[in-house]
Amino acid sequence: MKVNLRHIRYFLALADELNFRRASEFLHISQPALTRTIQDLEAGLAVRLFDRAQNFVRLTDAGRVFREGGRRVMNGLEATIDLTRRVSIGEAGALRVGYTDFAISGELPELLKQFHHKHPGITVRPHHGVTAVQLDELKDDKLDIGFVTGPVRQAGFHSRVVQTDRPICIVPEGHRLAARRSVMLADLAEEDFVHGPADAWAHFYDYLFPLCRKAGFQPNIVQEAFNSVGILGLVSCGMGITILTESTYNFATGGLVPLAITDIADAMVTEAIWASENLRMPTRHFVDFLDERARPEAWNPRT
Amino acid sequence: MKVNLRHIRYFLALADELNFRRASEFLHISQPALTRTIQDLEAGLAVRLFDRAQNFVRLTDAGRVFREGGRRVMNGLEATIDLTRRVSIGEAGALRVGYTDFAISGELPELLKQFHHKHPGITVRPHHGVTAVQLDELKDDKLDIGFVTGPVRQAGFHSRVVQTDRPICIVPEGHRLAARRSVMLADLAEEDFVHGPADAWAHFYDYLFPLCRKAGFQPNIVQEAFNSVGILGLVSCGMGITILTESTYNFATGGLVPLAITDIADAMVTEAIWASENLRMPTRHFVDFLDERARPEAWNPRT
DNA sequence: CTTTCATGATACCTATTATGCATCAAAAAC
DNA sequence: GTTTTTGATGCATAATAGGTATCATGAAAG
Repeated sequence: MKVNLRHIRYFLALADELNFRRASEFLHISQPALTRTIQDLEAGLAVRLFDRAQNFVRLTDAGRVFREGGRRVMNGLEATIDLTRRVSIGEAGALRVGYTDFAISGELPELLKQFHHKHPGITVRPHHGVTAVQLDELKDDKLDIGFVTGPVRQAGFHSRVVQTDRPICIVPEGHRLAARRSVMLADLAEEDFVHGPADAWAHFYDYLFPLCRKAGFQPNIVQEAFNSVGILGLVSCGMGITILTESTYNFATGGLVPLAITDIADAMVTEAIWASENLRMPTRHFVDFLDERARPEAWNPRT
Repeated sequence: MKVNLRHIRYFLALADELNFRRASEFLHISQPALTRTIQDLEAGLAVRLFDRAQNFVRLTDAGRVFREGGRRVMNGLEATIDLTRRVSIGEAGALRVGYTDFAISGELPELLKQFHHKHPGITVRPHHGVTAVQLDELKDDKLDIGFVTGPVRQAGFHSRVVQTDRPICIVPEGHRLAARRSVMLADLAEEDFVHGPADAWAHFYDYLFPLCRKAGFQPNIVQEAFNSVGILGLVSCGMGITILTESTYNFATGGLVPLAITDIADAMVTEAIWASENLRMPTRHFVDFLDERARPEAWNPRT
């Protein structure tokens, strides 16, 4: 005879009550059914679990050990079922997120923070990788969501733009260009520039500096600040001008004037991308999260 | 529908094989039975555990979680059943052993060491206590075996003598008394004594010193050694004589002469004692162990 | 392109197992 | 003594698990 969860459930009830009738009522079965189940269990284990008489029922030493173990088994199973259910509806699980340098220095940290707040049961596992590598990993189901520099127009992927980084020029109020709405790159050739942190912003400057060279100049860096807020601060007190991205300008306070740069056509786009088929639940939740997040705030329209 | 160990067993087999027919063969059931059991399980959990097609079967994310949990449950149950069985036959468990100061400074440590060697699964839990307290604890089933100073002649207890401590006088070879077989206490009134460690041997000296007083003297302590071997060493190099117990004399090397003391009638007896009814398995094993130990070595006859 | 083979699912019947009811024997309560 | 309460047992029934035959589908072989 094989031991069953039924045996354990009944045993635990009896071990708590130490009375067949009361335990059987608790279990909503008849007393004889309980008696025989306990007999079956004891026979199956070849172990006497209860000392019983008409007068009293009490656990043997072995019974006490089995009670502890039985409780652990039942609790473990309950926890397992619960976790399994949560994973199946995507309330728990892991989301493997790839990111480029550019993504991680942009919106991604905040995005992941918000996602974690909405789905605290989902563990985000970040993996660094350049765009091409991430696409391969997505195809091989080694990654759920990639944050890559786009736009990617490749079959088998869906994506949402999460960050469009159009460069703008920022000058202090009172600057000679401050009255204009827009400039061309060549207009900035003689200006002093405030520079962002070279390492974290490498992607941006790799993109920007060739454009400047094409416009015929090399930016004259006079100050370097630790982050975008620092850059904007230096600009606002007249140390120079800067070229940053739209999204970075969101952090700006007063005293600054943004100018479009008319001869830079392409924005730098960072998009969340995923393989179209067999979406895992955490991935679905992430996509839904992105869409919900986009809608009310008019953040970025869908691709 | 309720989840059963059967469901888990079948699930784990299928999770290993990822093929219904092979898994069903492994389980010695038909393939349709397995199919339906998995369906029942998935319905019971309201969770899809396998992605399946005619072509392949593979675990879902939730299935992977359930596999881990299911394995834990099965292993836990197996371990529990095993431990329960071992406890029921007394191969595992705990033995609550009481001891007096006198017992612990005598044979008890060696005895427990040998018992542990014979029954490594039984954990010995030592509790210090004087004889009267131990007897109460035995009655209240707070203790399995007591090591008490006997003889106890009380209904409801069984016992075995494990240690008879008859005091003997030990003198160095060449001493004025060395030619004799026995002495009386009064013969030792003028001797220099080597003394044992006062704390550990308190029981012994509480017993001996009144006898000396009755014989008309107070022993003249000239040296104190750390343990019995030390005492015997000091005696053998002529520092004095000593009164020890027979069992302690077993440690003696050469150069020493033991003398019976004719006017001390009562030996100090230490006995293992237990309540006669409802012996727990570890207690039985300990009693058997004592009896086996007594027989071949003619150590101490039964009470 | 058709045939064959292997897969998992379904229908239907049987064997096994669990349960309830009625009842028993023993001890405690009255 | 009688009644009540305890756990155990016998027997019939209901629920569950299992087996056989068969289907539908897709892949491989011809």
